[in-house]
Amino acid sequence: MNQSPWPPYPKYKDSGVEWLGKVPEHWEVKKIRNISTSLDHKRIPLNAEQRAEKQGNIPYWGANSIVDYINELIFDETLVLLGEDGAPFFEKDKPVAFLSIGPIWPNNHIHVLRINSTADPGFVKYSLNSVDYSNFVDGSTRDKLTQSKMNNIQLSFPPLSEQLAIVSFLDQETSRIDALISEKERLISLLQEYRQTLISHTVIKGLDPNVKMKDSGVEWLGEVPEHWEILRLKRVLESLEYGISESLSTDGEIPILRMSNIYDGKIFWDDLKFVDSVEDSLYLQNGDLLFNRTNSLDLVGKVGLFEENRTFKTVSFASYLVRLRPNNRANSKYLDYLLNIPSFLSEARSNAIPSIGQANLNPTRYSHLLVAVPPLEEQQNINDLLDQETSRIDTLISESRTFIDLLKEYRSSLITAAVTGKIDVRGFTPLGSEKKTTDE
DNA sequence: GCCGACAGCGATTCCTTATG
DNA sequence: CATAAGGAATCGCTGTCGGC
Repeated sequence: MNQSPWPPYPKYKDSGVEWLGKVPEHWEVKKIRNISTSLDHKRIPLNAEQRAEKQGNIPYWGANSIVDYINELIFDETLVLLGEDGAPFFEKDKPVAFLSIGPIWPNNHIHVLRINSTADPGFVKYSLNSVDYSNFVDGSTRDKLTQSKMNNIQLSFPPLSEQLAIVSFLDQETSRIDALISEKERLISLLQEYRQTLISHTVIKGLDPNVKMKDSGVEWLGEVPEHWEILRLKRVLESLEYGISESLSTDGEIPILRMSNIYDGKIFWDDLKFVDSVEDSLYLQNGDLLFNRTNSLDLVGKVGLFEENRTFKTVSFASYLVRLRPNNRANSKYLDYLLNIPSFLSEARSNAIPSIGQANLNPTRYSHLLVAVPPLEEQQNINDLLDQETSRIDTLISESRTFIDLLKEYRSSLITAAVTGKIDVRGFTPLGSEKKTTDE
């Protein structure tokens, strides 16, 4: 918070408002009602059908974002928009207030404020994104900032010229931070793409780039190393079993893995449900794979690898999952990598029977799909490489995520510090301007 | 203007039917 | 008759509506 290179103001007074704390001596605390006019009564909600008839390029605003574009406007002036219900009031890094300078059509879920001449709309926007809304938002099922509560929100204001200086400082700094954030996000998506490509490529082409290849005769596979076997999945499976089909409860002896516990090839042990007994043959053992036979089409077919777990000695699985137990021709982890690559999944999904909103992938048909299987030792080598590389990539991804979180934190604390006068940015020089701005 | 209610829909769980 | 398979029922979330 106070690692910023910006100094504090010379003198402070108590604002009397908790989230503002002390403010510079010459700043004034004012309520929203005293610096703005509400234009809420002019808002008109349009449902999807009405909007479909009015498609255009004028932003149609909902609670926290532009929801659609239509060909009519209600306002065409500089306004501050502030979420009314459904806005992320308690997520520090997400904005709830926006500056609007062109034509817009807002619906009834975002307040519309015309700021009067004593305040700068940009400054109000930044301030409103720093407010602690816990004393203003109510509603039991959904957060809601009523108009009267909004009008009582207090913000602190320096003289107009100083507001403008703060806004130009924040505009520049936040856009710098945002650029860094999107750079990091782009890096993450590149890493994810690379991770996926690496896995797909390795389980289809192997590790040796000079190995002799052959045509697999299978469309989604293409060419594979000559010494790999092309065979039906079931040839490398010892068994294929449905899970248990009974009601689950929130407590009991034996956790029952469900489709939501499978993600990204792994088992996640959260939100568990239980039963009290399961016949022995349906216990999971180390190296079993679980496959999701029914779900929406873009999730059906996902596979997760079960690995022994210290917390639970016996674990079983629900009927919409099918246990694939590899035989001695295949390594479980290798199959987990293979069965989750996009090209295999889409091949599997094309075999699913779609019904309304869900797809059923028949396990027998699934197990008849053709795969390419390297010798066991090579499977192990592939696993080793993929384990090592994916964990390296995952570390990079999580470091980037942490960095993004830090940037977001910094961004919001910088805004709060500037609009509450904790830092004095009057000496700030905008990029591309030679002279120092001299306000006040 | 405010707030509770609910439609719509994807995701998840449960149950019935077909089949061998 | 048991189990595999498919589909019905329910859950839970989000955005929207409309009555007070």
